[in-house]
Amino acid sequence: MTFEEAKDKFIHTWGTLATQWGINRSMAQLHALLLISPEAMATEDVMEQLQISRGNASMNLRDLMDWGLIFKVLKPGERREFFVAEKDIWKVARQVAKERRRREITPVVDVLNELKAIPADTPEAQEFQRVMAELSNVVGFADNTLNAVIKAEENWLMGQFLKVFR
Amino acid sequence: MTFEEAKDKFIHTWGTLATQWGINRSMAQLHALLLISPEAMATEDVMEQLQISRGNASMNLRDLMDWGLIFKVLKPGERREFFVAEKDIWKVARQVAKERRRREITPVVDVLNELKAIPADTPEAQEFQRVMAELSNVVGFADNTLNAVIKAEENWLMGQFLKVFR
DNA sequence: TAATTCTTTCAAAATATTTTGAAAATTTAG
DNA sequence: CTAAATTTTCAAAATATTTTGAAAGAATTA
Repeated sequence: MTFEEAKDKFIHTWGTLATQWGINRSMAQLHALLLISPEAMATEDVMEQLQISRGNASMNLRDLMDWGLIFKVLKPGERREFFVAEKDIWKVARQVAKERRRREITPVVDVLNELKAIPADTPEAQEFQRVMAELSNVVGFADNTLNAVIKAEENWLMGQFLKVFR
Repeated sequence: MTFEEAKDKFIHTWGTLATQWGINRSMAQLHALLLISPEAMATEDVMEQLQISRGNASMNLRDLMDWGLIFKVLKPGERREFFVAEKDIWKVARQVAKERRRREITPVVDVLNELKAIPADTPEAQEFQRVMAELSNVVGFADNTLNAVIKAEENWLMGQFLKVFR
């Protein structure tokens, strides 16, 4: 496999994968492209490489910035804006974990807490309460796991954890 | 909030949430409904409660069975098929982790291994290799974490892990 | 076996999401 | 300030996904 083929395959794979995760293809492909690019890229560049429209590029580049996965950089003497990806993949993982926690876990926790509080006066309501309580535990676990990733500035403990389950 | 309201809110919330995860609303709502139902339900029942078509119910019930999240049960003297959800939520989490691992992680690992092998003869190719290698690590971590959930028949070690990061 | 009940399938319709592209807005240079 | 370059916005178009419903298929009963 040549380098160009590998590059295409990576970008394509990343894009396909992302859709399973509720992230759109363009955004994932933009991220993949910038991730493996040693140079900052201008909007025109990414438009051409991925064959997407200006509007699409603009919107998704902004979303990637909101996620903290890419940054604008200015080149001296250049008027256009360039973009680089965060290259430390652990930082990327941390960033994604943080965002998903904020967007997905926190709201669920709030709803579950609200729902746990209803009176358990029928068998149905009791079952409901039981499920809500158990779900809280599971969600709590997910939350802790994400936090572990987020907080793991040092890899030591993570390493230990991994060893145990290897 | 009355029990009926709570029930609706739960089913609705679960459905909304699921779409962010690439699971369709009907499937999530069916799961939510069966999860909190103390009784096995027939197709007609879920169709009526969720206001969905027979075809939709049939397909998504099957998908839920494929995921190992619900089961068919036969009631004596009844000709129709009834459905119950797996009620042990940790088992549910385990099952979901297992499926996601199979469907999402394994294919990525394969592609990354393939891509790691290309020759690093240019700066671009070197950067590419570096990213592939780091991604392998992150994916490996995700894989291990999922495995930890899957294998944790006992909660002890999990508890230890959580304590450390609390 | 035939009739009845229930389940599955799948093409078409409905819905939701993503992408485009041109106009508007913004920024920079002269 | 004006003009040119660049970026953003957003309604419409394209695409993808989900849902429907009726027909076909299976299973059960008489």
